[in-house]
Amino acid sequence: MVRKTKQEAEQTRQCIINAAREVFVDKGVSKTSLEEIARHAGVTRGAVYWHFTNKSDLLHAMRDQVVLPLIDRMDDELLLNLDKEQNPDTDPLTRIENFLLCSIEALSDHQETRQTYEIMMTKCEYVGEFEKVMQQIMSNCSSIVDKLEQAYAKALQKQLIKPTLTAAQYAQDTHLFFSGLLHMWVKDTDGNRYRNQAQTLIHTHIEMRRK
Amino acid sequence: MVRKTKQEAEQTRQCIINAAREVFVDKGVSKTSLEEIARHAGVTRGAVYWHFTNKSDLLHAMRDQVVLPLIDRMDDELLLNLDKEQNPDTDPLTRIENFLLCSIEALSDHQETRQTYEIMMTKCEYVGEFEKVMQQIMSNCSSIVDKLEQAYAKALQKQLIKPTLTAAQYAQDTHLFFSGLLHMWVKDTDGNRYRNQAQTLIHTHIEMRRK
DNA sequence: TTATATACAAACATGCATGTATGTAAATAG
DNA sequence: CTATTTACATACATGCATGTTTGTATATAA
Repeated sequence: MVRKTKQEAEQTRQCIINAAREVFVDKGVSKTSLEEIARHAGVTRGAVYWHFTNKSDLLHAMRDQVVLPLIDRMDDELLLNLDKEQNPDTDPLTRIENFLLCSIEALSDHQETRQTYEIMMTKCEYVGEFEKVMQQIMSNCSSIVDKLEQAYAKALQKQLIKPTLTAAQYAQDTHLFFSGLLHMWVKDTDGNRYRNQAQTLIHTHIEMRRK
Repeated sequence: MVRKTKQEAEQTRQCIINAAREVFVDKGVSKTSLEEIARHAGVTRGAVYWHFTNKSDLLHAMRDQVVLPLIDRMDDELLLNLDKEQNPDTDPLTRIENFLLCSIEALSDHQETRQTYEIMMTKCEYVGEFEKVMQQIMSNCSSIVDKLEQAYAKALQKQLIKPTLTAAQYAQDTHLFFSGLLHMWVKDTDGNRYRNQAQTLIHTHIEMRRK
């Protein structure tokens, strides 16, 4: 019918991704048809197949929109200015705490992020070609642990925490704590058990480490 | 053909569950047909539909076989004899550590348990009627936290840990740590990053708490 | 011993999701 | 200004998974 301009096309592409996210979140990935996504986006399957090769491709695009920017921000929050000793608020433990808080904040503030995480954690199956994504997740985890370790090394150096354990050990423990928190936060759709007290839990976790 | 005795019938039922587990684990729940499960079990879909109303019912049965016994054992390991002061090995922190170790051990030692966890955590979608399962999971988590809290209360009482935090706070943090560890352990199919050092991670987590 | 319920196998009916192929009007390149 | 590509909508072909129904031989109850 009406041939769209490039901008408009990009707009419908984004529209399809948004529609997919909302349908995925309440029907699950495997039980939603592309027809349903298209209808919810106000287009036909033709448009979906034009912009994406299949459902899996669409899912990847959805994930990338949320995960890729997050990885970029990670360095800034955790490591940037880490060695500028002159900065007064350079307390590495506080920096770690802020990193964790910001990540949770991203979930509460941005519906897009929250829904995507919910889909990735409870509404899709990591199988076949999609198993590669889990390798990526594991890889991201490694880099988070690395950065936490650097921050904890500073904390050790400043004698903020007990020297009987290594920075790597603190980092691993914090990462596992945070990983668990993320899963619980996402699953706690009522918000009663974890979402409301996430900040407190994070603060306690860090406080537990201080000498 | 050959009408089976009750025992034989129960045997084929179990056989179907086992077959389902193995097919689920490498194709995911939604992409495996009941036909495939039946074939893998050496029966036809007739048998499957005789023993289970549908795929979801089969999945529930699979889960119950692993989760229900685990919940039973939980009390024994964490709480039993908790108030028998005369028992020499009643160190509550060690008891908590053992509880965590035993849970991980169940995963490494029993393929059935391991596969079921893998399916539940990365190869199925919590959607529609199956969303109730997540409520159950959250509920189980609550009871784990409760029991951890009781153990930590004893630890506080015995002055094994810093009194600046409450038993509930220690319990929540340990639970989140363990929850994260479980997820990582299951996803770490190569075994390099988490499976091999799970014991160490647990020990460190507990050690971090000791005064 | 006979009647009935059991434990399946086999056949049937249906629908829905996927992928591809074709049509088309307008945007854009030259 | 024309040719070609773009951005879809529409139509078509196909298959596969599901649920149900029917058939049947045997275990079991009475």
